[in-house]
Amino acid sequence: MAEPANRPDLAAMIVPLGRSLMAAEQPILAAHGLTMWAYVVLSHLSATPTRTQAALADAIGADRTRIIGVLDELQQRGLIRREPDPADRRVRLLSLTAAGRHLRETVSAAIQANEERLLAALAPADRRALLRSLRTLADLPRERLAGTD
Amino acid sequence: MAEPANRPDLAAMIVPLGRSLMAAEQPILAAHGLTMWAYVVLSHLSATPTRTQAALADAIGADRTRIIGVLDELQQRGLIRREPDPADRRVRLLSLTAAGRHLRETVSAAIQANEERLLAALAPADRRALLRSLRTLADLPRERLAGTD
DNA sequence: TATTGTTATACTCTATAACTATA
DNA sequence: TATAGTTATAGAGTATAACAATA
Repeated sequence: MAEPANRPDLAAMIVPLGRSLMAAEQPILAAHGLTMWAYVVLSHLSATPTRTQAALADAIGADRTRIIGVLDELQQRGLIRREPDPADRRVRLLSLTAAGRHLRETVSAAIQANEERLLAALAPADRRALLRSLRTLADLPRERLAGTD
Repeated sequence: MAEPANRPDLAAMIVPLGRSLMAAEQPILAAHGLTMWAYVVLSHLSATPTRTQAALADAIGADRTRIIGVLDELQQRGLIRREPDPADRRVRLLSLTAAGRHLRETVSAAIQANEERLLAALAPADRRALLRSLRTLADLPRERLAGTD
């Protein structure tokens, strides 16, 4: 049996921290006319070329009906391309434009600069361990997190 | 100038992780007839005696009108006490009953047992560093997180 | 007049259901 | 018939405004 872990729940530390980080991003995003979802979309397309809108929605944890307005605006602003796939005209191939890639890099740099300010509160070794650990946990398959395995 | 930090945004790792952790808590909470907010209230009252409902709401990041229904049910189930302060009859003094304290401990143990399963994916040193770092970041004053200082 | 708690209302976000077009 | 995308609608969650009691 595990000894009684005398610590706050992991979720109780992580969820409010996530909320605060999101709140800290808000002004940066607003300065570039982006909503949080728009930024998430840009980031995901930047990292992972995605074929269908449904796959994109699933990957970023959004409902597929909800990203449509987001994509509409990103396309209208020339930040993404959304072209019918010649091989299957039902699907819209999604990709970043040069402008979209550039904007995403600019915003990401600003966001990470703010985050660096916070990470400065940690000892360098802890900071590295934190990022490494978060990556490990974030990469766990969802079933493992949910405990359904 | 800081070198380009080649990492995902902190928020992009933490927020989905928090969502997953919350989802993992859901069945445990439901098994004990608790909503997330109810559990948050029990946990906070367990750790920090709180005088007014407004202070409680503020501390847990909820709107003060929103916890009323939560408190109603917790009180009705005999998990918390909510007594008018004799010194100022506007305020309701909040405290856990023995039953409330016990339930909170039971649920917390179950939640942390699941979390231990996840933390097992980390090297022991990383695990310690993660918890230490999260605590440090979670304890930062909100203004520092928000970058308004 | 200001504050605690409460209720009623409006708003935002999100998910569900129904539709169009392709396959 | 099944799937990608879309639109319209309904639902949950949240915040705002107005109120009663007390200070």
